[in-house]
Amino acid sequence: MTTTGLDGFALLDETWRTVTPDAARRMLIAAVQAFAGKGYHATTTRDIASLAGMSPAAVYIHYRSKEELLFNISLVGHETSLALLSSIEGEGATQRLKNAVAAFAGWHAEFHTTARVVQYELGALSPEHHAQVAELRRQIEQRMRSFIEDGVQAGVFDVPDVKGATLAVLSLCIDVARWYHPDGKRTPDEIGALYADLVLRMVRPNQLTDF
Amino acid sequence: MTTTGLDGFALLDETWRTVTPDAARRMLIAAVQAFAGKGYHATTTRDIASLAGMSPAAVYIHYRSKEELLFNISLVGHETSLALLSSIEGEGATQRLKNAVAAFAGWHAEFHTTARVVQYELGALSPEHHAQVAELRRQIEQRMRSFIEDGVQAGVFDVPDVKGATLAVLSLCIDVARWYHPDGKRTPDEIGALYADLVLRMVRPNQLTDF
DNA sequence: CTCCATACTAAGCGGTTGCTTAGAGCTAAG
DNA sequence: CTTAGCTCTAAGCAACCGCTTAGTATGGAG
Repeated sequence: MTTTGLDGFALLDETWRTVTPDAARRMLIAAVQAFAGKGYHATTTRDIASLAGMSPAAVYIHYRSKEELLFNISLVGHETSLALLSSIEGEGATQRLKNAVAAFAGWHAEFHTTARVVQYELGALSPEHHAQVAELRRQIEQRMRSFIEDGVQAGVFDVPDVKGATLAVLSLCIDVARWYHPDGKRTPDEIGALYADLVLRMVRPNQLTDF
Repeated sequence: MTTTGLDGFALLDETWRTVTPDAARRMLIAAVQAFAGKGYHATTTRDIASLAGMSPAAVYIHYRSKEELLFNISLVGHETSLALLSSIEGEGATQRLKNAVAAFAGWHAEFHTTARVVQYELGALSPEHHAQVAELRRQIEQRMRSFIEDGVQAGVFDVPDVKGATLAVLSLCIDVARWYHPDGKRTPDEIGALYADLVLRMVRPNQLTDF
């Protein structure tokens, strides 16, 4: 079969539009779909090529190996979600944390296909590529922690264990990629709003003790 | 190499001690370790056999296929965590939810090897086996939801979206299996306590509105 | 002792894997 | 028209996959 499997390409194109030439981008998008659906190891280079509507050998015109395809996806995915957290604005620590959680959780729902590869195929990267991605993950963790720390500093959050809370908030958002399904009852925006509310409840002070 | 890879067998044996004969259990434990470390598809039957200190053909004395090995792990793993949630006791809804989250999150840390296979290799099961496991997952979701519903009914929790909160709590606990590492700073018990505290904060009423 | 069931291994089968090679088709500069 | 360069394909290679087969070692029953 030589289907191009174009369903859902519109959304994926948004993330990968900077990749050229055209055939290299189609190959990347096909790889994202295949890796997300069956996992990296269960996906063959023939799967990717036929999803992109090309012959098996065409993969190697644009990419050195199957792993390099994965690395490209992982790198761009991590850079995108780091950029997302870096662009958060809002009046006050509460509003900023709310926006950050809504955006980060929402991204993992809306781009769950990419997010699944980003979050669950790290182990398939080569040691060098893995190290490069790990540095980006450290920066993402730092961004999220600073949103919480700001609120603690300002006295509007009550968080006994900031590192632990950061871990939990990131974990909560990331796991959206595992369970989210586009046919489910909740839209990505609704999930973002639900999670932002739950996180704000986690960090709010117990108001009786304010006396 | 014919190493038996016995490190960590003590803990795993606790989960799999009912499996007989001895060789079948060693094979299962080897499969858990291999699947958790590299993923189901990246693991070969030769990997499993050599981890168990046997020849490749020995796998098929005790199991029909590689997938049957995975199904056994997945089934016992799900039954174990369902039994865990079914055995929760405590005075009042708050104490019970606290104990449930601590136990469920703690289990995903302590038995992260098994939990990783249970939570991340569902897609490799055959349709029939997947359906069987999905029913257990529905029961697990129901148990956790009832802990939250009890508190809402009793008026000690304030939860606008019970299904959404249940989803988030389960998701939070399950994701522990992804990031937990035994060399990390937190013990499974500490993670259980941290998560129980965070979840209770999520469901506690805003006490100013109690007037 | 013989007999038989069980547990295991050595060898290997057919099929699939990631990747390579040789060359065809197309475009555009000279 | 010629030529060079890029993109892509048909065919296939060596290695490896899940699983099978044929046969050996062991131990208990009669």
